[in-house]
Order: sequence, then C-alpha cells, then structure tokens
Amino acid sequence: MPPLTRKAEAFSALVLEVFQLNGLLLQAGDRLSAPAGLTSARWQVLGVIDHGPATVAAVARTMGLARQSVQQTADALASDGFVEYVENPHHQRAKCVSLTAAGRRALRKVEQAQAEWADRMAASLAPALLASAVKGIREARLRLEKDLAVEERSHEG
Amino acid sequence: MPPLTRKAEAFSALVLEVFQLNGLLLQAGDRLSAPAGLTSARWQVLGVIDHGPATVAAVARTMGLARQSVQQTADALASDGFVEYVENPHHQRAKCVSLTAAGRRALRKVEQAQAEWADRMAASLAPALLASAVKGIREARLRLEKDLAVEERSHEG
DNA sequence: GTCAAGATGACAGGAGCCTGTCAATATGGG
DNA sequence: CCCATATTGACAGGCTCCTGTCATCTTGAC
Repeated sequence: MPPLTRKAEAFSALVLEVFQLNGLLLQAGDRLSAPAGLTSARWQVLGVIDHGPATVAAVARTMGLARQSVQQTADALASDGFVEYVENPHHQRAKCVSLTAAGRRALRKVEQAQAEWADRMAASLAPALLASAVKGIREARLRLEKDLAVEERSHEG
Repeated sequence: MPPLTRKAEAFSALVLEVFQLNGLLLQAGDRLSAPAGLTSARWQVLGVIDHGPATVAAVARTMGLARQSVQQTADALASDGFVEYVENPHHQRAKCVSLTAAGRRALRKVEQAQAEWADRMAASLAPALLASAVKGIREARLRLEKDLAVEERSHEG
C-alpha cells in the first residue's frame, strides 16, 4: 500500500464501509423480496411503474440505469407474469410496461416487509448519528460527482 | 409507497445515498485502474497477492467473495499476463497466484493514481463530517449484520 | 495405514449490470 | 412534405458476482 495522508486514510475507510454496507443492503433487499417471488432489481422496476405504466427507456432514466439493463429485467418480469406490455398511444414501437394484478400483489407484499424492516433498522440507530451519516455520505457523493464530471469533460473533444 | 415513520424515512434516505455513492465509487475505481489495463475487480485481486502469492481460495476468503468469482478474475488476469500460477509446495492441486513483473507495474501505477485521488477527495471534505459519516455507516452495517444473521439462523434447521 | 470429511479447482449456468450495433419509429427544421 | 437526428427495442457479447456439481487432493480420526 502506498503511504496515504491521514485524511486520505479516513476517506478510504469510508469507501470500505460503503462497499460493505452496500453488499449487505443488497442481501437484505433480496431477502425482503424473495417471499414475493422477486429480487431487488425486479422489485425496483415494479416500484417505478406503480404510479403508472411507462416505457422501458423511461424506467431506465428514472432508475439511473442503462436502457438494456431494465429491458432484461422487464422481459423477465413479463415472462413471470408480474408485468405486461400494453399499447402506447404515443409511440407505435415503444410499448408501456404495466403492472398485472399479480405484480401489484407482489409489490404490496414487498413494500409491507420493507416498511417493517426499515422501522426495525431505524429504531435501533440514534437519529443524530443517522442524520450525520446521511449528510456525510451526501457530501462525499456530491464531491465525487463533481470529480467524475471533470474527468468526463477532459476526455471529450 | 407505504407510510413510513420519520425514522424509517431517514434510514431509507441513508440506503439511497449508499446505493448512489457505491455506484460512483465503482465508476471511479474503474477509471483509476483503466489506464493500467485493469478494472476494479482485477486491481483488488492484485492488491491481495502483492504481499505474497496465495491460492485462489485464500484470496477469495480475504476479499469476502465466493471462490469461483475470484477464480474467474484470476484466470482472466493470468491470460492477460498480470499474474501466473506457480507451484505450491504445500498443495499439489492448488497452485498459487503470483504477480508477474507486468502485474506489479500495473498495480503500482493504479496505487499511485488511487493515492492522489483519495487525497483529492479527502482534502475537500470536512474531517469531522467524514468521521461521523464513517461512524454512522459502521453502526448501520453492524446493525444490519446482526439482523441478517438472525434471519439466517431462523432459516436453518 | 485407512478411510471419511473437508478443501480446492474445473466446469456449467444464472442474475444483473454494462457496451455496441442495428432497424424501426418519432420529431423537428427546412 | 422530406430528410437528418434522436429515441427506442432487439440482439449480441462482456464483466463481476453468485450457485451447484464433480473429481482430485489433503487432513485428521481411528
């Protein structure tokens, strides 16, 4: 390991913690959604179209993912009967992804479990600590977004 | 969305921030390692065997990943000439993954870039905020680990 | 020394994300 | 109306993680 400054060490510690927590959160999400026959990724998609049918591309933009990633998930959901493609009056080719009754049932079930889980987690964490963690992570995220954007620009024209 | 308590809302905010930051960190890692011909995952493996050759299974345990995940990465690194499999005096079948000269060069290059990046990031974040963020995330992680372990036990015999 | 149990790598297959390419469709300037 | 451009879904393929199965090798109890 190269010698890091003390501040850089602290930042690296944050990175490690975020990686670990992220992994655990994904695990928890899969565990919450499994009883409903879903996974984290599929549940997220159902959540997006809960307020109304949308095209795959629109869902992808909402989730901040690549179009084709959502396409794959949506096709899987369709073949499992959780969603269906319905005609889009505004576009001949781009059909809308719509919840089926089974999809809505599954979504409600996961949301119920998720609410209980979030309550359980939050109840055992000091509110002040939670708030400062969110604040710190947000700062780091904003800083990182700026950094990545700068490099982006320097790689263009 | 189901009605969440205020504390649950705060926890959910933390989850969202962690997901976003994690994604950006992966992106940054790939960007740091790309100039050396590596990716985040491959760089991590090189880092583990930097202090000495090790078997695939040992690297996997160190990284907290499944054995076969590391196997795939190690095979890819070997076919790209960054590592080589060397005889293991303690085990006939399990060879050790060892850095080649090219692998060591690439690793040093990434570590240099990573150190500069960590300095840059850390320099623009208030130390107190960074510290409290790490503390809060760690608390959440520990809480979540406990929760997942409980469910684990309840799913066994 | 023998044999069961555990560890290990090879192989197969899947999930979820990504990229790139292509043809079909919308959209908007002229 | 026409055509360049952008958007969209289909298709192909890659990366990183996972799981499960199998034969081989090691280890430890007896």
